[in-house]
Amino acid sequence: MRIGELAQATGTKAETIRYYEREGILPYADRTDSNYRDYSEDHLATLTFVRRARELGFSMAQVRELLALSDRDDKPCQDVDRLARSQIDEVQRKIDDLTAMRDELSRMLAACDTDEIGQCRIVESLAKGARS
Amino acid sequence: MRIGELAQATGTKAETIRYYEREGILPYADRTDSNYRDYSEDHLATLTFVRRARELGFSMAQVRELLALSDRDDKPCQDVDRLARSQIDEVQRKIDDLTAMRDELSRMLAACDTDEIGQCRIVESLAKGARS
DNA sequence: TATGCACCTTGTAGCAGCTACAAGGTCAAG
DNA sequence: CTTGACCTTGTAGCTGCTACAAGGTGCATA
Repeated sequence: MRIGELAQATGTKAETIRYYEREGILPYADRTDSNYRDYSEDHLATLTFVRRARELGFSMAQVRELLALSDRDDKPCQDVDRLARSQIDEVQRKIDDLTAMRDELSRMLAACDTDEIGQCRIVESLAKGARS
Repeated sequence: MRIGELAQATGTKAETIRYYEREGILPYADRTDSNYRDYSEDHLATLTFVRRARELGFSMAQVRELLALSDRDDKPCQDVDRLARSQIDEVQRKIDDLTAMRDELSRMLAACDTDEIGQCRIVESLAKGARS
């Protein structure tokens, strides 16, 4: 699979893919005889993961950590446990926030359908509860 | 409420708050006699919302749109409906991705607890299904 | 009264994470 | 043999902050 195909399949610019390779986010791709990058299904999966994780607000550093959980042949269970445990809380918080947001958006849609005036409380939906 | 308090309450740098004001993300704050910005509970709610939305991977432009849903005294129901509808799909996709991620992280934790070797499939958990 | 800290302004510059474009070259299909 | 996708290196721009500097005001406290 060449860079253009991979770019298309993941909705990523070819230049971004090369950037990820430089940054070590994507493993170095083997080159063909004609020096083209040659991507596998694993590359596709990893890049898809990276893009989605980024869309979900994870930093590059966090993405690196999450990817590190993946090739842990060497790492002891303890480390995996610690890493996973620290991520899971953040993920759950994101889910909760998004759920509140979705519910509020749905409520507004429903109000619109029935021609109710209904105030928009989307700000309030996420504004509650300071978080350290 | 002064900028320092607001910063503390939301975990935002004072300079970022001034930046948001310049950018029109936060409404202009009234100044006290001594020219200090004076923030209300509404500012607090809006800033909290903005910060969380940003953490959830929404761009500044999207945050502006979401905020626009909030003060819609003028806007017709049709517009609100269209805006809300387009956002809700994206929010749901994010929830689904995060849920898959959380479940996979949980699975790994459980495997660790029982000392199973268990491969990490976190990449696979988000990699499935290309999305336009 | 003086020190110190939080705040004000304007301006500049840096970092993260891309994105774009330029220059110069290779490769492969029509 | 041209066209277009790819390769390299390099530079520069955009977004969304974050930092620091210079010069000033407000205000509580020693």
